[in-house]
Amino acid sequence: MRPRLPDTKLKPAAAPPRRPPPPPAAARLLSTAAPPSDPCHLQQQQQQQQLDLDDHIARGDLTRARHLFDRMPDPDARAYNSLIRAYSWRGPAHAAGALALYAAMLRDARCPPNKYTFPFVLKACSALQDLRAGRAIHRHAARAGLHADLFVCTALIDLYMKCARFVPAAAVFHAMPARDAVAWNAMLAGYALHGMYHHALECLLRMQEGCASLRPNASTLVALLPLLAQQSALCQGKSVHAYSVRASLHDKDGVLVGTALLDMYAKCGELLYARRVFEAMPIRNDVTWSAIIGGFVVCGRMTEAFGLFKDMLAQGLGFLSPTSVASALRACASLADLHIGKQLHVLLAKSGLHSDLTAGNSLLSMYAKAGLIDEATALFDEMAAKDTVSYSALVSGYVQNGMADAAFLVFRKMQACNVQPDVATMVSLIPACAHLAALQHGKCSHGSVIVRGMAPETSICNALMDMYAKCGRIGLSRQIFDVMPARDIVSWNTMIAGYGIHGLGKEATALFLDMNNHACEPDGVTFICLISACSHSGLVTEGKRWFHMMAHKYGITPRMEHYISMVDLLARGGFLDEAYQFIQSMPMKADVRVWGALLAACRVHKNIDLGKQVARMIQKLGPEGTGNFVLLSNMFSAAGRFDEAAEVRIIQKEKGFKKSPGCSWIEINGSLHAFIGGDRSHPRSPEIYQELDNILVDINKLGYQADTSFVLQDLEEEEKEKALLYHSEKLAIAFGVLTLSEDKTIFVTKNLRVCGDCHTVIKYMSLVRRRDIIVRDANRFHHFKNGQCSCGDFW
DNA sequence: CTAGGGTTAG
Repeated sequence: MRPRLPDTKLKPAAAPPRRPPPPPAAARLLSTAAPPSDPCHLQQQQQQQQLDLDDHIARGDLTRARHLFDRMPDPDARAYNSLIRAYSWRGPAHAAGALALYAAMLRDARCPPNKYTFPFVLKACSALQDLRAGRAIHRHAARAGLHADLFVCTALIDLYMKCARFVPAAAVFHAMPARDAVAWNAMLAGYALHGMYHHALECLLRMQEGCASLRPNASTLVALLPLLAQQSALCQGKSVHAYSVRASLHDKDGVLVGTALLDMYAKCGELLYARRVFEAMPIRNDVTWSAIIGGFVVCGRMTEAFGLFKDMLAQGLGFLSPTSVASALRACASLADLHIGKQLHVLLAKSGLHSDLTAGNSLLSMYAKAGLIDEATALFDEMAAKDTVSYSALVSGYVQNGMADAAFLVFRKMQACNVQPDVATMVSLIPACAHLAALQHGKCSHGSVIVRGMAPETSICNALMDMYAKCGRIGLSRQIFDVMPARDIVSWNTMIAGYGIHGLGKEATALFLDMNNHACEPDGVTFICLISACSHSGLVTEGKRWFHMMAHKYGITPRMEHYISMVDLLARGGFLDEAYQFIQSMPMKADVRVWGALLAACRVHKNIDLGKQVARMIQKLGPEGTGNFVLLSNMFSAAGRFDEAAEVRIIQKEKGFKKSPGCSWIEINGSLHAFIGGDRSHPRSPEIYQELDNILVDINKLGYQADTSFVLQDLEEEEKEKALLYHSEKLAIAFGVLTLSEDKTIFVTKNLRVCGDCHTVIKYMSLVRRRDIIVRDANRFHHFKNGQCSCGDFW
């Protein structure tokens, strides 16, 4: 019986033309003078062809090699093996060719595969992660009496390991009559590939035990070091370094070991050592440069990373690779340095690397993070090849730029194009649901994540917790938090922040204390979440206490963001002067955002005098961003200085800052209904406005009076009341009152902060219409019930 | 040996 042909995932290449291969007459005439029937001559010719074949392969010219091979009248096993070997080393694209050639070899009864064939076809299977083909080849090898061959077994271990079949790999390994360092390395590298630190370490120790003790070689270290880097196992990394020096391993494979070492140091945060290893390397390649540049970027040392990138370019373009550009682009993205980013774009185009997928994805992400979402979209459309990463980058780009609805469209397009979403895609998409407070979409995404088996992933759980919290289901957030298999610092921070926006300061504090019991160290973000949770609950004294604890007990130096939270805490709590004093005492110059927090509170507490002072500060610093223009203009309006208010708005317009219109939306049966102030585009507008008018009549009876200080424009008093009455949040709530049955909570989301008048009106609405109303604004949750709001006066 | 997309804060 003929052996079964191995399966290949890719379409096998056509088998080379076999006997009788009528050699083209012209070719024969050119290549030979003697008659072809001379056996001696044939042998010579074959030898020459084999030499030529090896020569092409040595020069890496596989096309020529294949061409020559196809013309060989009578290829022997050696010729097959040479080409199979060459294919098997060239990555997945050529691995399919190797398997096809092997299949042809099986059909060619005159030269059966031998012990030089099997290891290389197995290597090709490993590149393709084709277990079925691998098992078939294993059977062929066993039939050829090679089941215990060192090379066959090692290749088989490599294949099983790559496919995460640890038990069969170990079985082959233990059945081997003898094991050399390469076999041990295959086991160790397999464990390292899957991040199995303890298994890999045990391999390392065991190989050095017993009478057949083997010393780790350069390959061992090169497999081991990335694992140590991932674990931030600096001490072990250092001993590996020492060992490599003692064993003179740095001489033979200086580039590989050196690069792995410097990468390990960089990932452990030891840039000084990384740099020293780098400087000491006599030979560097493109990977070395990528590793050192990437190391500085990962540690946040962007300027030095750019410096290294320039050093690299100073040596010519020989070391330039998509990888190093990707790291540099990441630095641009995090610094929002569009200038350098564009230069890198040009550099990529000039060096012909712009069609590289990695480089394209980095560019796309850089533009999206810089806020140039149109550029990013254009780039995406132009990309010849797109993968999961490209789609995910665009999804998160839209979310980051506040276009959550567009993110869903990209996601749908991705599915239509049969590109499979992975963990990162879903982690990008779920915040879109959170942003829209689209609970139905969120639940759908949750379901999809469960179906795809991603539900236990920490980052997925974190995103889901945040989504449920922002959709008003803090209980569901806590459920996920309680059952998730592993929690990281983001999980704790997300949960604390979730309690914060719900005004549950006590719960946030309790969770923070619990964190210490779980041996989880709080970070800078934890305290921002905690202090803002206190701020939303009016726990001013506690917030102040945490701020001091942060520096003195936890050794975290306050950043600008912490000062913003503190000013918000003090000012929102009514301690405006103390907040002002606090800003004065800051060790650094206060940011516009710090003053903005104070200004917002001045507005809430209607402290015009201080507000004017703060407004002057903000004007001096330059308002930077729409929010402060709006606050500034509001301040002047509230003080009755409408000319100045108008002036601010004109400057805002001139500078190109668009105020995003106040927009509120409500999800009914999975569809979102959005409203802007005075909006009459909704089909049920007449009913909605009628309902609002009715409500106004009812609440006026209860003593409500419009607080027209929240109207920005210079209007007649009655007009002002109208402008207030039709604020977007009121429209959305009225629509909710009309469409939802009385037992349902009305959940409305607003992109800006709820104004003071709306806050009062909604309290009354909850009373006269006997409804539970939740409004999520840009800041927090407001739960209105029986004429009260959960936030009391702290909104 | 390196590298692209992702979750928390105001």
